[in-house]
Amino acid sequence: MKPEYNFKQTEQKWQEIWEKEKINQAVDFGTKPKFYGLIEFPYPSGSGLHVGHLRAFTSIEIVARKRRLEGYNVLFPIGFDAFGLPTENFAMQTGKHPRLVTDDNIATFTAQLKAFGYSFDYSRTVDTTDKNYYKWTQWIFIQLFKKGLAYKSKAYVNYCEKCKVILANEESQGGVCDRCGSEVVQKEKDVWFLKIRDYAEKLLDGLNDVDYLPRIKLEQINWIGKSEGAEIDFSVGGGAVKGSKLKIFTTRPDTLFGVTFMVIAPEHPFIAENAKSIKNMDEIERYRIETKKKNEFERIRVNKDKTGVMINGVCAVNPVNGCEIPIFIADYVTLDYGTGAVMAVPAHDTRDYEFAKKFGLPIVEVIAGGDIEREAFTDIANGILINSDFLNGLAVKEAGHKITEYLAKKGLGTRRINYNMKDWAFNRQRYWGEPIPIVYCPKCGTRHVPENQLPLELPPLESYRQTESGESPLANVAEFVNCKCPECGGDAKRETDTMPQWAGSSWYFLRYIDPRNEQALADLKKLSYFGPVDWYNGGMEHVTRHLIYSRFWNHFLYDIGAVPFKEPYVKRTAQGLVLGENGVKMSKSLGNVVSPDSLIKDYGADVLRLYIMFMGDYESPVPWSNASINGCRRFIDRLYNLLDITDKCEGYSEKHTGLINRLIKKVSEDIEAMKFNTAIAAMMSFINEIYADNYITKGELKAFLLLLYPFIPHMTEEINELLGYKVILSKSSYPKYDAAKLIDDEIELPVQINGRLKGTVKISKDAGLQAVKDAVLSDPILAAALGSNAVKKEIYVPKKIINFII
RNA sequence: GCCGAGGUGGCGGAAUGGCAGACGCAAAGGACUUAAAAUCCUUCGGGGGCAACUCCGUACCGGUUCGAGUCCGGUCCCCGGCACCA
Repeated sequence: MKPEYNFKQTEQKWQEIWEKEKINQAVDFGTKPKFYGLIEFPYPSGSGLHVGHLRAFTSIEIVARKRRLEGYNVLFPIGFDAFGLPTENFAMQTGKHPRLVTDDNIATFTAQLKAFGYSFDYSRTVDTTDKNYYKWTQWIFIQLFKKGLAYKSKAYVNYCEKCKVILANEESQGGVCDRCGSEVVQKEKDVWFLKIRDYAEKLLDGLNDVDYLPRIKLEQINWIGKSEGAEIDFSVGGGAVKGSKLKIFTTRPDTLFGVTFMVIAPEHPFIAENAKSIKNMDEIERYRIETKKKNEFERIRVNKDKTGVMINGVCAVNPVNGCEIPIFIADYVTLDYGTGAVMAVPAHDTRDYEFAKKFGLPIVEVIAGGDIEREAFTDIANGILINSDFLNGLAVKEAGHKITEYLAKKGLGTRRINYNMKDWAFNRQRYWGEPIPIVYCPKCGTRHVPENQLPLELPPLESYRQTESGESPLANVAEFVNCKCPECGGDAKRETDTMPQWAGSSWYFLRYIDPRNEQALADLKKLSYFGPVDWYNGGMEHVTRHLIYSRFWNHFLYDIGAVPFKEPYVKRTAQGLVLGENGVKMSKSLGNVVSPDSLIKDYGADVLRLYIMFMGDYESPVPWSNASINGCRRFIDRLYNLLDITDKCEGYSEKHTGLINRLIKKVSEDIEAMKFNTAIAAMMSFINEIYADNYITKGELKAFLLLLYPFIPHMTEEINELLGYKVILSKSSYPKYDAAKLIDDEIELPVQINGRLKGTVKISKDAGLQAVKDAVLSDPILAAALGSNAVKKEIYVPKKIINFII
């Protein structure tokens, strides 16, 4: 008789055994092949683990456990991305130091993760707020600074007045603050930028060498936004400063003969340079003020009416035909893309077309094939050049090459590539972040903190509020701000801003490989052994931020020789969102958040792990359903009860051989393809068939346990022990299937007549056509359906189907 | 507007061009029980028929094929990303 199953005791028992046996620990320079599986480390919030975390973590947890059984030296680490606003806000409200808040939250998270039986290597845990960790985050910043990839510049930034913090474009999408949801305004500020744009081409190229989900690659390509074209100089006529030029960027140099006006961004320096010649400065100034009032979001809103002001007193000259054209300022051209100036070709660009119509400007057709009375003709695949002098008769693409060559020869323009991606705004006016290791010396200028003085530690604070002017709380700490210049030793001041939350997460996967190294961010030999990450899973929401940033840093670290591989992640997948029971995104305000704490008390870790993987297609969003968990609980009960019908035979029974071989193949392949739901469904079917036969051999059960082990490790270990096996599953080998035994000798073949299903016949798996026909004719119903009609054609696909055409 | 992924029972979802709805949930009926829970058995896309059966059915219209949820052309609708990007 088997003992009653107490999930609470049993799960704890096995968690202790695994810890004692160190089954989760990766071995530096182990002799087995290595596998590095990674999940996005969590932000340790005060509310604890979320069911979304479970979905994100359990997939790689399953893969990691499977890989260990397959004989790999598995690195499956965990850590905490612990700098950030919520902790700082909590500290502000309660007066409790963020360090203590963070420690508490990490302790809570760790206990929860362990309760789920996740096989993380806890001996390698990293915490981005640990000074021994952020020392290296600062070190990386200094390397970027030394290479000229970190620079300070005045810029209009996205600023949240409520949070009093500069936001990156990624944190203010849609013109709304990522954190508090209030509207973002434009503010001129000193901003530290990282030149991620310099790495745009490497980031694009690198995508050819990695195995990311296609939609992930596409989002990154889209985000980087490469476009090829030309920069062309237009000389300026009228009263403009002599020799003054306007440089434009265009992807359509072929349309140069169709240019009828020019548009520059309202902030374009050309206006100040030519202020004396401009006759309607007042009007222009009014428009500029108007534009500045609008935030970025309003300004780029599509389908908005075109507005603008013509600049009186100056004009531009088309370099190929000498035509003088008017220059406008308009807010549909922005200073931060291309050159902040465009040549307008209304006949072949929808925006220019709208603008020309509104301002009554001429429209010159230079590509035949459209109806420019009605709309701009933008089809570049089928157009032929007209009204374009030496380009006439050419296709768009050829014309583009020819004109670019021509301009280059005459010194009027060059081939040029532009990227949509902006440089990364890298400072925040916050306390709970990595201090930027920079010193301002009145004599020597901007200098970095010497590397041997790292870490530059966060000083203790009395208040976490920003200064009245919105400066970082660190600006209030005289002992921190005032320092000596590392170069001349004179009085100097420190940078008081801190790094954004994305900093620490941009290299954490490297630190896991060598988490306690004091000489380097990680040892090169260890990096070569464990790196790069073989499989990284996380959320789609991080594809254009964290994933791009960390690839950028890794490429940079590779370039300076600190890391031995270019691309940090060999493979990247993403889980779908877990929605609330009502089918909408979980949020506190909607009250549809599901907390794992009470669930684990009611059902145990195994049931929840199983359900979270069974609930739907892994990559799609799926609503949570409390009721559906019952199905997984019943499955687990039925699994345990198999002990009652298990015989002593160590092999497979004849009847179950095909069944178990098929199951091994199915489950193993489904895990690799992240089709966890169908893997579990197949195991449920298996158990249903076993109960129908009312017996299972010990050997069959053992194989079944090994297949289930990555999903529900606790109960499977327990059953394995009850069966009398001395070796724990965690130290066993993954079962293999025999390809010759996948198909049973006798199969049911569907029979169609004129493409309609009429029934099935039982035949041998390699039956010939005649044998199948005999079987069909000996079945009275099928024979009757076939009747005396002449069979015109038979389509027989062995093992699949037979179709009679009559 | 551009790019991408989808649309299948009451619900979550399965189906290398080959038995649509696997697996699970919910629901209904039955067994066990003094009773309930748990468990087990049965039914479970729609219409018609006493029945054996039969017709319809994977957003919509059309096509290819012996055979289409799956492939092709068009339409509609949802979701995700990018967006006056020159």
